[in-house]
Amino acid sequence: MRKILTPQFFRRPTLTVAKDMLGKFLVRRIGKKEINLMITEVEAYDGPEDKASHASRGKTERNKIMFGDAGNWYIYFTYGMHWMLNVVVGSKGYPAAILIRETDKISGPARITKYLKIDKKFNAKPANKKTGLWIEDRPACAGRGVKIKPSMIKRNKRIGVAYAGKWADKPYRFTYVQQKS
DNA sequence: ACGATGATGAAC
DNA sequence: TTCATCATCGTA
Repeated sequence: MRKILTPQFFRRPTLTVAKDMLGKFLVRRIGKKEINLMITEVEAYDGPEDKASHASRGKTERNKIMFGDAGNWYIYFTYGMHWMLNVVVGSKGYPAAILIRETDKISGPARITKYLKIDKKFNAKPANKKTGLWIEDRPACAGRGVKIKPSMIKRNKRIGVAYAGKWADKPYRFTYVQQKS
């Protein structure tokens, strides 16, 4: 029982979507092969005022996808060598996105895109089966699926945004922490 | 602690 | 057209 997340999942308040993405599965199909990674850490980039967000200086050629429909991929190149994977969230016209920063098998946003062979060809494409890259919800009984409780979610400052003034201190990084038994 | 490495956006 | 910057990572 697997449910592919649709635009309406992403068309909600940024921080709500960020929290709800923990425990969901990022799925990449390459040929006949399917790679599944459970999302364990994300960062929210929320609105035109967020100085850590690409959208803080208005709409540009690169960030225009953030201003568009929820449920599309926003993929950009940074540090001369890395691709970052984000999904656009919130209402149309309101620039917001969630960066997928860590999964159960692969840690680090650039490592994830390298592992899944993701680059600019996915930018502005919808997250669905047709594009070969999407996000699924799964029940706790199916394989690695888990039920995320609020006590399992840690909130911290975002990484690599120290330049962003007071926005650098916002607890917009959400991490799923496994409970010790 | 630092260099790799190139697109992006803002200034000129 | 130039230039500083950058939502990172591997090696030291």
